[in-house]
Amino acid sequence: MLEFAADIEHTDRKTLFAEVILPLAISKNYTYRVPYEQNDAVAIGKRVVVQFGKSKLYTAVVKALGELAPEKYEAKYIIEVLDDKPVVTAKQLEFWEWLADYYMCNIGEVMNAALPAALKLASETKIVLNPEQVDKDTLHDKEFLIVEALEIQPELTVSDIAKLLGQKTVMPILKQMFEKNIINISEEVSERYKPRKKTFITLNPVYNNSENLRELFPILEKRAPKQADALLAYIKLARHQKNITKNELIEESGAGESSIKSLIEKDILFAEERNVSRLHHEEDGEPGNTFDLSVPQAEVLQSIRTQFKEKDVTLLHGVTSSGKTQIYIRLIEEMVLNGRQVLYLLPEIALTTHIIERLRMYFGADIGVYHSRFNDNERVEVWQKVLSGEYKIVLGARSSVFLPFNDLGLIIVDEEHETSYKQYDPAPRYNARDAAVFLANRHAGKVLLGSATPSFESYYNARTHKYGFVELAERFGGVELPVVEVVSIAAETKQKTIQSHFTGVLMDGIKQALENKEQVILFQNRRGYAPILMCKICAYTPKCINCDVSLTYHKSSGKLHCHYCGYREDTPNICPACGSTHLEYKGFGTEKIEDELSVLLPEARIARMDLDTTRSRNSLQSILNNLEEKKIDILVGTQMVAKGLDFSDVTLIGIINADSLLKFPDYRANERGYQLLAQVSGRAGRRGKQGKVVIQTYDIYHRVLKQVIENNYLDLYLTEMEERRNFAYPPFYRIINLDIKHKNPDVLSNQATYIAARLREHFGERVIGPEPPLVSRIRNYYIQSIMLKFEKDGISIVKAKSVLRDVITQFQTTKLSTGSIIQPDVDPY
DNA sequence: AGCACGCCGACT
DNA sequence: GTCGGCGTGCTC
Repeated sequence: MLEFAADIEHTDRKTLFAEVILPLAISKNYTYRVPYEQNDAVAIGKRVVVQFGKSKLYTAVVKALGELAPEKYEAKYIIEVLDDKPVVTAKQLEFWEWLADYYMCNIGEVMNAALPAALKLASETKIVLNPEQVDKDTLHDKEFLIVEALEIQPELTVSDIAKLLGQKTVMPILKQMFEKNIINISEEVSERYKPRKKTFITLNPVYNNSENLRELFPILEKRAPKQADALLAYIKLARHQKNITKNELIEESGAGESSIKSLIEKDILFAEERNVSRLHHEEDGEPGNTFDLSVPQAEVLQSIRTQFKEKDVTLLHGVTSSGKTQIYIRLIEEMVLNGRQVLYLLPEIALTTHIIERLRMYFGADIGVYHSRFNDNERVEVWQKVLSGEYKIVLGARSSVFLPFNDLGLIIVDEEHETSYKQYDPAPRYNARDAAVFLANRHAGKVLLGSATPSFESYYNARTHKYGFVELAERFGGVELPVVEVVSIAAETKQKTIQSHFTGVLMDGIKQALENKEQVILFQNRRGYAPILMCKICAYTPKCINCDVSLTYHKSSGKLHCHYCGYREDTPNICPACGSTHLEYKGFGTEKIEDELSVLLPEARIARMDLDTTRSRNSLQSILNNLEEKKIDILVGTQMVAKGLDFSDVTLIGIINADSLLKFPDYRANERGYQLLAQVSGRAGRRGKQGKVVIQTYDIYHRVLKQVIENNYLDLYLTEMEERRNFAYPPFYRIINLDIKHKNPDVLSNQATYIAARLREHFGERVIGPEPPLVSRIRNYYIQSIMLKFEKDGISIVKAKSVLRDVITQFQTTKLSTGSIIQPDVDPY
């Protein structure tokens, strides 16, 4: 009735309808009606609270506004407009749409990945006890349990109750209890972002007159000496700093909170609560530190500028330690002077305090940092500062492509080949590098891709002149490239010069380095102690109950770990299959290398760097600090040592077994193997001391090893390209991967075959799979892959995607489809 | 993603 | 008989 009345009163006013994006994996957008009084408040890009479904409330983003009422249904009202100003820009909405289309997911999923969680409040169903006392005797067992739990903890969620009762469907019970007035069910939304507040203290301006102050002191000293102390402390602090917080004052004066409170009550001091930033800010930092580029660097910089005149994307191929960062800094400087924004993308692991400090030295507080170790509130603050234009420069990982830039002049993608730019599991399965190319284009900005070992896609694009190309072949400051030596494990085993996993050559190198007080890095591409535990009698090996992969023994925990899902179990003493006690560890990981090395070299200070030792927030940083401060002689690590060290001063690098690096089960094995070897090797050497790399292998004549020794990336590229052309792989071919998931392997197999058959109707031989050996089990789901290949000049990827979309839609409405999830994944083109 | 509804097998 | 699991469809 009220609504009706409102209608009549405002007939002269427009009725607005808003199309909104909901943060859910649903394929449509929904339209809500704007209450009249909010007509001026709604705008595209603002967040609104809407009810979706029976009771849930969600934060949605307004995508479009219109006056046309939907014909087929009655639109619900928008409950609330959350923002004064849009938090999402028009350019971002365009970007979201492109991502959803390109990576074949829903725009809601993109929104989910893009917005920091604190901006996406959703209601939670809270179960609370009805205040009226209930007669417990009338309750069923389950109802009794719930009531008891609520007496201890007044608020429970639906999933809490499901856990409590040990059953999956609890809604019917809760509904019944609600009808019997035992409980209340409420939907609560709360803003999750809370500004951080601090109390600042200022002196009543009356006392800025020193005479007044002088009069005040004797009175205070006599009656309240503590307060006099506090006041003195304030005056002392005020000499050096503008803003004084209450806590600082308490600390400085040694007076308690009560004395300060009294001073405030006497109007001698004023207290004021202000919002403060959680983000790092240097108090009056000294930006603008200068440096000079070397001649080759300056030439490269000039050449990048020239390329940018014609090309939107330029690839910088620069060997490790060639000083790419300094070139980036110059380019960033120029862009900021033009008043435009810059995004500097780095793989997560490379975002250490070292690189952040280095950039802050040049750019002061204008630089924002955005990565996954930030909590939600910190992310929202970065988001807002990018939106307001306060941050001209953002240094961030993959997800920072989602920040609300206004005018992005340049995106730098450092270590462009890194696979961590690609998000795999939840949709959108995007590659930040490729997304950056689109994003920059929309802002009429440029992209600089930088790498010592570019991905073949980018290299191909550069060689075919789609991208600009600049090379920097010299290391900065006259540092020589390291000497690489390949050592045969087989030969040394025969000669018995090998000790556990260390060849004589490597061992001599290590001892020499220790004698010279130099540091060593040993690289082993596997964490844990041993990847396989096997019964010598019956060959039984413990496997993960979820994933069907062999469990890795970890000595530090004494347990068997699954490296896919994190499942752990106790290490058996006797074989669970045959009861024998002859269990054997097969293979070796970083833990074992560290262990054996400490026996062979008891006096050396050995540390380990892998996922297990860097899990907590600061442990990576502390390992890096110890390395820099020379508290570590030998660092044993996984890929991380190749990627996380930006400044090391190490003279010897040992690769324990190169074979495992060159035998990835996919067509990019050689590319990845080379990249990793080159990256690890690149850490060796410093000014005035040539580094050395020892590669241990069974396969000393492997083509890639030769290419690594000769530092000949072009040769690797050309030979690999030839193979890819023959086997129809990218970049000559485009690929869409389709993963099908199901709990039941037989159903999965049927469905995969069915889908492949449907796809073959359209694409014939271009459809590969489902490949039976590819059935893998992760987190209780079986997965099977189907690959779609397209000749570069054959069917366009747009057509391919539209057909795929059809097949998927059809498949999802077919009876066959029970429970399966389809994940299309588009190769980077 | 939730949530409701309906069907079907495994128990009091 | 009914409880709870699972599949299916819908949400502006």
